Amino acid sequence: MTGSHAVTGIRRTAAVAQAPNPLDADQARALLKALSEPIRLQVIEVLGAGELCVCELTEHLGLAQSKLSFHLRVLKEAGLLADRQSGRWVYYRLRPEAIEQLRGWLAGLAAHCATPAEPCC
Amino acid sequence: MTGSHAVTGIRRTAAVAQAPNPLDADQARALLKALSEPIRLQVIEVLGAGELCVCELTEHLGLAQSKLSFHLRVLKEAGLLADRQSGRWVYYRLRPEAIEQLRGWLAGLAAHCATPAEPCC
DNA sequence: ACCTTAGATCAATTAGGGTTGATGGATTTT
DNA sequence: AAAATCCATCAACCCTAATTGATCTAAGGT
Repeated sequence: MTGSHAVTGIRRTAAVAQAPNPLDADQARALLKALSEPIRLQVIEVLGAGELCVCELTEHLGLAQSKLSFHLRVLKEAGLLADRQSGRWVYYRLRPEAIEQLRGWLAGLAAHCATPAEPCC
Repeated sequence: MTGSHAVTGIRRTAAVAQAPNPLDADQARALLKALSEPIRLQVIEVLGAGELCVCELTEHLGLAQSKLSFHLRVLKEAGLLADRQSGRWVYYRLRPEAIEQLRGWLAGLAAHCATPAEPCC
């Protein structure tokens, strides 16, 4: 869950996008990847409207608990979600900073892309 | 290649993000997915500096021709790249509109995500 | 006409991620 | 303290996507 043995996790995927501002390409890619899955994108959209606990999400999306849990983990490890435990429930919420960082990174991409190629070879 | 039998393609993946402005979730996801692959992201970054022909890209990135071609296709079908043929070379360039559309869509996500959950169940 | 080069495509294989169902730890309820 | 509920995790399976090497077409060069 979120407390005590949370760090037992086998793979140390290193929380991405927890850092302050400028993303590197790899962090950006991690965010893009996390967002590129239909279920995960739905989760993000739903949580865009406000925090929810897992059981509510499960209903809203009509998903197997195990499946949802898997995707929540991916999103959390990518830095897109934060969670808090309260009693036996776990509430997830969107981390808008992560989205904002990604947007910032994307903004830098198209900088000089209008430069035409010089006739190659 | 790009001309004549270009439409022979088996899968009609439907060019995404060619449309003017507001992306739907599915188009956004297609863009995110196309961008979420390391090689493709490199291609995007390189082309961010300006148009290039395939052979130049191949060198810059040190990739097998076939592999690069595969990823270029994916990016093009997602609407992130445009190409033009000149003689026997094909030049690819970034479509900044696509990036811009994606950024726009992302901007709408975090709207009210600060709303805390009402104690569930 | 023939040869060469740029690049797309195809078939076969491999690798990466997602799904499923079962299990186990936490916290509450009775 | 026993039973129930919330949720994370694990192992086995499955499926989609990426890699590889060969082949094909288009365009130029000789």
